[in-house]
Amino acid sequence: MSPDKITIHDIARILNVDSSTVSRALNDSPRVTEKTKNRIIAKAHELGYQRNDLASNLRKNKTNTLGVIVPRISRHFFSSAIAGIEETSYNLGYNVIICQSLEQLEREHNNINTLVANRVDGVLVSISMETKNYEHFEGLRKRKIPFVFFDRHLDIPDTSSVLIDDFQAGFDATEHLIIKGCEKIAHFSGPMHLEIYKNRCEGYKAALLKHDMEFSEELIFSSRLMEQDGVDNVNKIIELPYKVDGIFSANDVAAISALQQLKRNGYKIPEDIAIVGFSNEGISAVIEPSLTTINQPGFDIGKRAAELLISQITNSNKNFINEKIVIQASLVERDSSQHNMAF
Amino acid sequence: MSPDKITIHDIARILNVDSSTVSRALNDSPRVTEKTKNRIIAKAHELGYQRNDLASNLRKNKTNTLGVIVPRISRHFFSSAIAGIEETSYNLGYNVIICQSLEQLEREHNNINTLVANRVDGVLVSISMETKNYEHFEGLRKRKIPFVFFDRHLDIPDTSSVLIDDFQAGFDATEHLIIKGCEKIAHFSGPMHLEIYKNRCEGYKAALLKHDMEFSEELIFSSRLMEQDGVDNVNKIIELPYKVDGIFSANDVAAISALQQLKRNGYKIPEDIAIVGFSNEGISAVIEPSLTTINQPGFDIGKRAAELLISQITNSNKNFINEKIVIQASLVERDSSQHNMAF
DNA sequence: AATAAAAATACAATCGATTGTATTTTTATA
DNA sequence: TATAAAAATACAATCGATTGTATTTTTATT
Repeated sequence: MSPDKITIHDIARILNVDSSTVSRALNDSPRVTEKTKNRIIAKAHELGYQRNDLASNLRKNKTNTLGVIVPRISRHFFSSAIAGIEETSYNLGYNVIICQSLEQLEREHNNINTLVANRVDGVLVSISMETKNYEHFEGLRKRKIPFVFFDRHLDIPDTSSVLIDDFQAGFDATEHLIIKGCEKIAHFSGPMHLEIYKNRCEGYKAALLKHDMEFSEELIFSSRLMEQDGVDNVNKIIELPYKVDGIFSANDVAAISALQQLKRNGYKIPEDIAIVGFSNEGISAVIEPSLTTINQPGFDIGKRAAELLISQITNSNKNFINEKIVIQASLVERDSSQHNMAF
Repeated sequence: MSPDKITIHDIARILNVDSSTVSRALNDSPRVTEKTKNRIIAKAHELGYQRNDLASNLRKNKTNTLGVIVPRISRHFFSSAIAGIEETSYNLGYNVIICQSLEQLEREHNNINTLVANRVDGVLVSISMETKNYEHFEGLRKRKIPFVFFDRHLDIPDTSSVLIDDFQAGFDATEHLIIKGCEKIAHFSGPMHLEIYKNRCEGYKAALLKHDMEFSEELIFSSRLMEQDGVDNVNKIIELPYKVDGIFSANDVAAISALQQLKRNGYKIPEDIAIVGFSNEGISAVIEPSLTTINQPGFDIGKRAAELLISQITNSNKNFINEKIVIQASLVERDSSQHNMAF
C-alpha cells in the first residue's frame, strides 16, 4: 500500500500542507502551530516515517557524527576508550563511526578517506604502529575537520590530544621495580617513533638514573609488542651472560607472554624475575601470578577526548586548538612485582 | 585560496566542462574520453577533491554501508566477529557502522533508528539480553532493509541467521564432564528467552538423559552471566546439601569468576569441581587452571554473516531470506575439566 | 565536400530535507 | 468594519552527486 520509504513530501501531500511545514513541524519549529504540528507528527508516526539523514546532513552540512580510528577494538584499552567516547557522544547528540586501522598505515589512510567522504564533524584518533608522518592528518586540517589524538599520538604542532603522562608512568613502573629490589631491569618498548613508547622509555631511563643504576642499550627490546615478541624477548634475555631480575614492558600483552615463557623455562615470578606491564588489560588481574601494571583509564580518556573534540566542533571559530589534556595513570600493584621482600 | 570543500562543480568550472562530465570521469565512465578523464582526475587530485558520499548515496539510494549491532565490542567473541565482518565488507566494497546495545533493549532500538536514518543497506545483529520481542526488526523488514542475525538470534519466521549448533555444543560440553567422571553437574544459563541459552541448556539436559543421570531444576542457575553472577552461583552451590562436582557455564565470564570464587573457598579445580565454559575468551587459556571451553569461531561467523547479508542485498529480488548457516563449534579441552583420570 | 553514424559532452531533473523569503490567514486595535 | 501587525503557511532555492536525454563535435563513408 504505502511506499516503504516515506518522505516529508508524502506526508505533505496527504495532509495538504507544504513539505517545508512538515519539516518544520517535525523539527519542532515555533513557526508551525501546535495543531498542525500534532496532525503532522501523528501522521508521520502512523506511516512509520524515519528522516533520511543523508538528505538532512547534506543540506545542513553537518552530520553530528564523530569518526573514531583505533588500531583494534579488541584491545581492552581501546574498547573502554570507545565506551567513554560513546557515552559522551550519546549524551551530546552525536553518533560515532568506529574504524580499525589494524595497525596498518594504509588502512588508517582509507579510514580517514571514508570518514571525510561521510563528512564526519570531527575525528578521534589513536594511531597505528606504522604511522610515522602526518600528511593524512594535514588533509583533515585542510578540510577544517577538527581532530583529537588520544593515547597514541603524533607530535604535530597545533593539535589537541588527551594523553596520560607516559614519562611519569614509565618512571613509576621502573622505580617500583627498583624499590622492590631489582638490580638489572630490562625494558620492552614499542616502535620508538611513537611518542608514547619513547616517553615510557625515557621514564625508564630517568628512574635508573635517579637510583644510580647503569643504563644499557642492550636491555631495551623494541618490537611491536605482540604476543610473540614477549616470547622472543625472553629468549634473548635468558641467553644474556648476566642475570636480569626485572622487566618493565610497555604493554601487558608482551608482559604476559613473557611471563608465561619465563615460567615455561623454570623461572619463578616474581622471585627470579619481577615484571611490570602497561595498560591493565582484563587478563592481567587473572593470570598467575597477577600482573603489576599501569592502569590507563580508557573510559575517562575517551570521555575527555570526545568532550574536547565536540567543544572544538561547536566553537570552530575560537582557539581551542592545541589543547593537551593529561589524565592520571597509576600503578596497580599485584603479585608479579613482589620481588624481594627484604624490608 | 581554494575553498576547503571542493565539489565536482568547482572542478567543472575550472576546466570548462559540465559537472556531469566530471562525475562520469571520476567514476570511470566510458562516456568520457581518456583525455578529458585524465585532465579531470589530475585536477581533482590537485585540489584534494574527496567525493561527498552523503550526496552520492542520496542520489543513488545506496550507501554501501552495513550496520552492525552487538551487545558490546569488548567481548572477544564480538570483536572477532566484527573483524570477520570487516574483512568481508572491505573486500566487497562495503563500509561498516558498529553500534553497541550494551545489553539494553532501548539502545538496540535507538541503534536501529540511527542505522535506518543513515540508510544502511543491511544490518547484522546479535541481540541484547533484554530483547524478547521483535517489533523493531519488523520495522527493518517493512523498510525492505535486509538483516541477518548472528549468534544471539530471535526465532522469527523468514529470517536468516548464522549460528553455531548450541544444542550440540551444550551436549558436548556436558558429556565431556560426564566422561571425565562428574556425577553432579550444575549448569549456568543465560536468560532463557534467548535461543542460544535455551539450546545450550537443552543440550545439557540431553547429555544427562543419554547417560542416565538425574536432571534437577535446582542445578540450573539462570542469570545474565556477568562476573558477579559466577560468584553468586558458586555461593549457592556451596550451600547445597549435596556435592556438585561439575559446572557447565554458558559463557566464559561466569565460568572464570566461578572458578576463582571456588579457589578462594578452598576448592581444587578440577579435582573437586570440574568446569567447562563457553566462547573461548582469550583469558580462558591463561587462567590457572586453564579453562576447558567451547570455541566459537567468531571471525568465521562474522565473515559468513556478512557474506550472507551482502548476497541478500545484491539479490534483493531472489529468495535468499530464511537461510540458516550453522558453523562448527568445538570443545577446547584444557585443565579445568580433568576431573577424574581413573581410566 | 556532403552527410550519416558515432562519439563526446552539455542540459536538466532528481534524491529528501532545510531554510530564507514571499504570501496568505488570523488576530488585534482603532 | 477597516487596517495594521502578527502568525501561519507556501514558494523556491539549495546541499553535491548522478543519470536519462538532448545537443554538439568528431569521424567515417561515399
